[in-house]
Amino acid sequence: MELEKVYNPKETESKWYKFWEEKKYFESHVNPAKKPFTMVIPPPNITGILHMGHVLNNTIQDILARYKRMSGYETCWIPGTDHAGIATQNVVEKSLAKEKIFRRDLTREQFLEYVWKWKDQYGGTIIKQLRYLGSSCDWPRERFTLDEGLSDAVKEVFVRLYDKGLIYKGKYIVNWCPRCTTALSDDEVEHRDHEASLWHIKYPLKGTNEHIVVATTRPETMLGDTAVAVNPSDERYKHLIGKTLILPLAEREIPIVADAFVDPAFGTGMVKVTPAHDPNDFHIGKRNNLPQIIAFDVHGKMNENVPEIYRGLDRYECRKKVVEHLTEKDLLVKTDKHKNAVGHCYRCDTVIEPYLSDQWFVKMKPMAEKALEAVTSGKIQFTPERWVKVYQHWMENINDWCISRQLWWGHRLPVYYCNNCRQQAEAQISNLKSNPETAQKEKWIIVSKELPKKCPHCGSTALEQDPDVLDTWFSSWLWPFSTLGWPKENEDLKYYYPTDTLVTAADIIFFWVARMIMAGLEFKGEVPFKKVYFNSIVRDAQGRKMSKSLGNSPDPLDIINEYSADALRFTVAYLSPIGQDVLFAKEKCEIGRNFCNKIWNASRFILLNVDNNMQADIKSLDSSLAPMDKWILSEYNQAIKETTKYLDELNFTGAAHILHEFFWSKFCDWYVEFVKPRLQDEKQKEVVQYVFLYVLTNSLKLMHPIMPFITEELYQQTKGLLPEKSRDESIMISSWPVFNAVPGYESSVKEVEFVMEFIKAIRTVRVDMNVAPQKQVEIVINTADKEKFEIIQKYLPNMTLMCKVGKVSAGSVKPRFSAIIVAGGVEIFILLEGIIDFEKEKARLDKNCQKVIKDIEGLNNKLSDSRFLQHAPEKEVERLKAFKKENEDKLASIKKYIDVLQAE
RNA sequence: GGGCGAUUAGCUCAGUUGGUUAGAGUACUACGUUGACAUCGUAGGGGUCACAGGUUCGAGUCCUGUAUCGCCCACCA
Repeated sequence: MELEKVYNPKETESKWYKFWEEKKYFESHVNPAKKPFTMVIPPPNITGILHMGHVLNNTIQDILARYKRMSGYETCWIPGTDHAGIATQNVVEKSLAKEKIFRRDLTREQFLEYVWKWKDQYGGTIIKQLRYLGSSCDWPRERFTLDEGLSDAVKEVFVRLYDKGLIYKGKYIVNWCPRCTTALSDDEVEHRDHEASLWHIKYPLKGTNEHIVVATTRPETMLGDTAVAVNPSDERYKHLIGKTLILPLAEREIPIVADAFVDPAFGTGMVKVTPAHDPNDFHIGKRNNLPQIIAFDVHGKMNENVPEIYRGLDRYECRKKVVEHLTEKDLLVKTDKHKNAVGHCYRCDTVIEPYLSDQWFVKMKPMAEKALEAVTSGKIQFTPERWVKVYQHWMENINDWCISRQLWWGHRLPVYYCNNCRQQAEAQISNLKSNPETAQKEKWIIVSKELPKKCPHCGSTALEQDPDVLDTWFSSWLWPFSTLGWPKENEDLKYYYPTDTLVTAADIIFFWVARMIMAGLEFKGEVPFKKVYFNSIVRDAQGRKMSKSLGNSPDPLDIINEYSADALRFTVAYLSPIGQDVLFAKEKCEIGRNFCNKIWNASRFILLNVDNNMQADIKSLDSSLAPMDKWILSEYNQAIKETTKYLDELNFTGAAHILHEFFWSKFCDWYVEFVKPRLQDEKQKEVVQYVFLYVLTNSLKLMHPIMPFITEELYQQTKGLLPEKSRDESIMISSWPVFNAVPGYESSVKEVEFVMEFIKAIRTVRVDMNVAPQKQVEIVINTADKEKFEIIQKYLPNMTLMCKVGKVSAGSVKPRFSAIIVAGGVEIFILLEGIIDFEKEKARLDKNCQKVIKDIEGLNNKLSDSRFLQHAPEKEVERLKAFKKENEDKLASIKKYIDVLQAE
C-alpha cells in the first residue's frame, strides 16, 4: 500500500467531518452505563464571524471533548448562539439604514421581523464555521438564547427573583448610551482616560457681589444643578452652608449644602451638584433632599428643562455654548488640563452619560456570597488559579445589576402594568418612589410569565407590558441548565448537569462566568460546572488585541485553507501559553503544518514497509523484541502517561510538546532510522512491522484530540494491517491508550541510550573534522568493559547507517591519525588518516577539556562543603559523586590523548 | 487610586513539589538530496533566567523591595 506523496488536507477534512456527523459520533444520549462529560459552548453572538479567539476557545473545547470521548465518557458538548441584544440591534439598524429604512419609522413588530430575517440569514455563520475547525459539538442540541425553552427559563427566573424580592424597579442613575438609547450595566461601560479640561466657574452668592468657584469637567450639566456642596468640616466654607447661590445661565436659586463626600483638597473644595446626571451627585441629592432636574433627553440633547437657547443642542455643542456664555459674562475663572476616566458604550463606543431613569435591578449580594464560596472552597476550580483573586475581588464589591434595556431585540420583561391602578396611585403620590422596598410592592406592577387576563387588584383589563427587554446576559447566565431543558425537570438535566469544564476567555468572567455560578446555585442548588479554564487572549505580533476594527485578525478560514485545520489546531495548542496572552501570526502555523507533514510521511514510510498478512501480536512477539523496540515502547508508554497527565491538568501546550517530541524526535529520528537495517531480515522484519504499526496507530490516537483529521485519515489507511481483533470504525470512537509500563525493559533502554550517545559523539567529530558525509570510517574501541565492546559490535549495521562507521575493532593504543572521543565511559578512536587536522583536533579536545574541568570544579566546591554534605539528601550527594567520577575519568582520558596528539 | 500578572536564547515561549551541565520551536551558521519527509536530515553558535537584597547546604523556582510592560477594577467633581 502506498500513500500519496503529499497530504491533501482539504479533501480529507471535509470527508471525515461528514463521516463523523453521518455516523452521529458527536451526538450524546443519557447513558447510565457511562459517566457523562458535559460542556456548554460560550455561545457566540449571532453578529460574530469566526476569529482567532473562537479558534483558540473551540480548539481547546474540542480537544477535551475528543479526549474524554475516547476515555470512555458520554461526552456532550452543547453548541448554540446568543441573540446579543444591543450588538444585533445595532447591526440590523445599520444594514437597514443602507436601504433607507429607519427603525423610527417602523413598529416594534416590523423591526423584529427584520431582525429575525437577518438572524436566519447570518446568525449561524460562526456555528457553521466551527465545523471547518473540526468541532465535535452535539449539533442536534444546538440552542439559541431566544428559543422558546430558553425564553421560558428567562421568564421563570425573573418571576422567581421578583417574588423573592431580589428584583426591583427603581429610579436610579444608570449608564446611558445616547446612541443606543438604552441603559447599560456597569460592566458594559469601558473606562478610558481622556485629556479633558477642568473648568472653574463662578457661582454668584445671592444678594451680594461675592461668588464662589466650582470646578467641573462637564460644564453643560450645570444646567441641571440643584445645589453646591462643601465638606461640613471645611473651615473655609462653614459660614456659607445654607446660603443661596444664583446658578448662572439658568438663573435659578440653589442652596449650598454640606456633604462629607466632598474632598476639600480637590479643586476649590466646592462641588456643583447635578443629581440627575452624576452618580455621586445623585447620592448627595438623596442625602440632602435636593430636586432632580433631568437636563438631557434620551439622545443626549438638551431638553425643555434648560433655558430655551440651549434646547435641542447636542450635549457637546451645548458645552461649547455654555463655556462661551460663561466667558462672555466673565464667570469663567480658568481652564485647567485634567485627565480623567470617561465611560464608553462597549458596543458602539459612544461616551456614556449618567442618566436618571426608571430601571430594573437584581440584588446581587445574597447570590454573590454563595457564588464566592463555591470558588474559594474549590467546588469550582479555576485554571489558571490566579483568576480566583480577580473573581473574589469583584464578588466582594458587587453592585446591583441593571437588567432592563430600552431596546426591542431581546427577552421582553415579564412585567405588566395596570393603568387603572397606576393612575389611582399616581394621584396619591406625586413623584415615583425610588425605594426598592416600596417600589416593587406598587400595586400596578404585575410580574407574571404570561399576560394576565385582568388586574388582580382592580380587575381592569387595561394592562400593558413593560416595553423594555432584558440584558442579554440575563439569558446567558442560565445557559448551563436552560440548554438542558430547565425549568422542566428531565432526564437530560439529571444526567448532564452540572457540566464539567467551562472553557472561556477571561474578559467575560464577570459578565458571564460569575453570573452563571450565581444562577446555578440559586436555581439548581448546584454549581453549573466543576472547572473553568480561562483561555488566552489572542493578540497580533505587535501585542495588540485582535479586533475587527483594527483589521489585524487573520481569517481562520484562510488559515485552514492554507495550512489545514489540524495545523492550525496544533499550532494554537503548541503555542498557547498557560493563561498568558498569545501572540499570533498565521505564519506560525508552519509549526503545525510541518508536524502534520512529518506524521504523514512517517506513516507513508511505514505503510511502504508492512506486509498485509501480518499475524503477530505483541505477546507472541515479546521474546523477539530487540532492545530498540523495547526502548520505543518505553518511550511510547511515557508519552501516554505525560499526555494524559497534561490533558487532565488542562495543560494543552504541555500535551502538544510531548507529542511533538515523542513522535518526531524519538519515533521518527531514532526508532525509524534505527530499525531500517532490520527490515532486510525476514524474521526481524515482522517484529519491526508490528512495533511500527502498534506505535503508529496508538500515537495517532494520542494525537487525535489535537489533530482529528489527519489522524483519522491515517488510522483508516492502516486499517486491516494491525492484527487487532476488531478495529474501531473510527479513531474518534476508539479508546484512549493506557499507560502500561512493561517491567524488565530497563537494561534494554540503557543499552540503546549508550549506543545513541555513541552515535551522536561520532557524528559530532565527523562534522568537526569535515569528513565527507558519505565516507565510511573505522573506529577502535578502548574499554576494559567487554560487554560494552560487544554492544558496539552488535550495533555496527546501525552505525553504518547513522554515522557511517564501517568497521569496529578493539585496541588499547591510540592509532596514528585518529580523533578521540570519550562517550559512555568508553574511549573511541576514529581513524581519519589523510583527513584529520591536528590543530583542529587539539583545539576540540582543549575545548572539551575546559568544559569538563569547569564542571569538576563546581562539583568539587559542592562536595567539599561540609554543610552541603550535612544537609543535602544522601541521594543527591551520591548523584553528584558519581557525576564527578564520570567527569574525572573523562578528563583523564582527554588529557592523556592531548599529550599523545602532541607527540604525533 | 486600588488589585492582578509578566520579565528565561535574536523572536515566541516551556521549565512540575527548590537539587545535575536551564530546554523547545523559530531565526542564524556549516555540511548534506536517487527511494518516508527540503514542510527534510546531521552538527553547531547563542542565555551572569529584568535589577537589588533576603531565606537556604543549594534559588530560574520561595520572600521583600525596585524598574519596565500589560491587564482588570474604581463615583474624585
